[in-house]
Amino acid sequence: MPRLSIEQLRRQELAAAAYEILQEEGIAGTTLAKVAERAGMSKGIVVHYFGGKDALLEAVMRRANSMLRDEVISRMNQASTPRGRLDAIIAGNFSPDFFKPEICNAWLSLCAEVPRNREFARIQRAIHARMRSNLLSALRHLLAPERREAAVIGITAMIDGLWLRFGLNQDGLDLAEARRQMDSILALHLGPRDAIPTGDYT
Amino acid sequence: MPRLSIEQLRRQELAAAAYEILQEEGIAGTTLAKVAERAGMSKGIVVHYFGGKDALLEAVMRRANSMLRDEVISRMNQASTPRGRLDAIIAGNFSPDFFKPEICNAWLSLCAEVPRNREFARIQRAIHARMRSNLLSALRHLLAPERREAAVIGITAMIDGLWLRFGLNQDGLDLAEARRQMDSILALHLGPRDAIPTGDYT
DNA sequence: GCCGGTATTGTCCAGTTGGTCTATAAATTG
DNA sequence: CAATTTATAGACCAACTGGACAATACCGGC
Repeated sequence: MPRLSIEQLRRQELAAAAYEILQEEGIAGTTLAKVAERAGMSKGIVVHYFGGKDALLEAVMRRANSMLRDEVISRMNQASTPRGRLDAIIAGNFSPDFFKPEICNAWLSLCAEVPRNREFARIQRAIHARMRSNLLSALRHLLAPERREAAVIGITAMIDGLWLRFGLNQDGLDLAEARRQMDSILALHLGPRDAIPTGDYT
Repeated sequence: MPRLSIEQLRRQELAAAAYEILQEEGIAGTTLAKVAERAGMSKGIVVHYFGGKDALLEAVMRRANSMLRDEVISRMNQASTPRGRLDAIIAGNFSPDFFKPEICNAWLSLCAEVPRNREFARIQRAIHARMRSNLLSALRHLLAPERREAAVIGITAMIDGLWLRFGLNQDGLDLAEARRQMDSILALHLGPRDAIPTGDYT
């Protein structure tokens, strides 16, 4: 299995390098040459393994997503209650490793291209679908059915908004304030944190 | 004043054309040639009046902002109560003329470049400062001082999040749902719409 | 130690872009 | 109406980009 192994290794190295450059230079600045140089390889190898810039950036998007996904999953696995799983989703999205201006901005750059890149749109849809499904599964036991949809939209929109603002990286928004805002939104939809669920919405 | 008049006219026409192209093609796709063609002029004229692509895009950003600002201001002027002014700010930001996928996405494109463009950052800061000041002035009579800051951040983050999601233009989010979400956020910070303000926070 | 294929490189190319420059048309002015 | 300035066009260029390609290094099997 040397072929597969080295191919996957190179792909990961290149995607990682591209992810770094993306955070520093944006999509337009993420050039094959820069990525290759950052990875310590030649430009030709990028084309050889990815076939083109588009596929490279898609790999970056998938990579960034999968890192965040793993963070969330690992936290969800440690949770035992529905509320714990809900908190795990939030905590994952505001982990200090991911809620960073450069990363938020990289996401912004990718999102901005979604309407003009079919594959980006597909990936973005998948990301959103997973977030939605995670939230719904946690909310199933916490909220009456007719309230879940609005809660999911509100929570995701607030996450997105805080990420966007943090990606601009210019005002006083910090991690602690973001978490407080998320607490508020959760309280809005679920009631105060210490409230006892009113029913068993299985 | 012929000199100034024609110069300002051309600038506006070119900025308008660039704004259109930006919505369709994103920042990288907004090329001097395309903008000139859309405006029915030659490429040289763009450089002549703006000096370069950067200044052109800055004009676009200012233009987009000023259109939205005028919408908000006009609505605020029709309001007589603090709550009315607050609602006017929200309504302006979710007016059907502005809360459109292409426009939301254009903003996304511009925001994504903020960390790498000092002038973009300046403009963005000004936009945010105005939003903040508008909200604070409306909230002054509705909320105790220590609660205003969190309310402003929450409201702006929710607006940004809904714009972001709408800019992706792929899921079921629509204008009505966005407005409902904003109502929820306002209720969270201010209490139910029909509640009587508890005090006079002048 | 040779050999077949894979991994990797560096070069080359054609297209595009932002921006400069020159020529000309229009308009303003004296 | 001449002269000077302004508006506009269009050709031109240098830089850069993504991608194609051929040449070469590497490596395991025989």
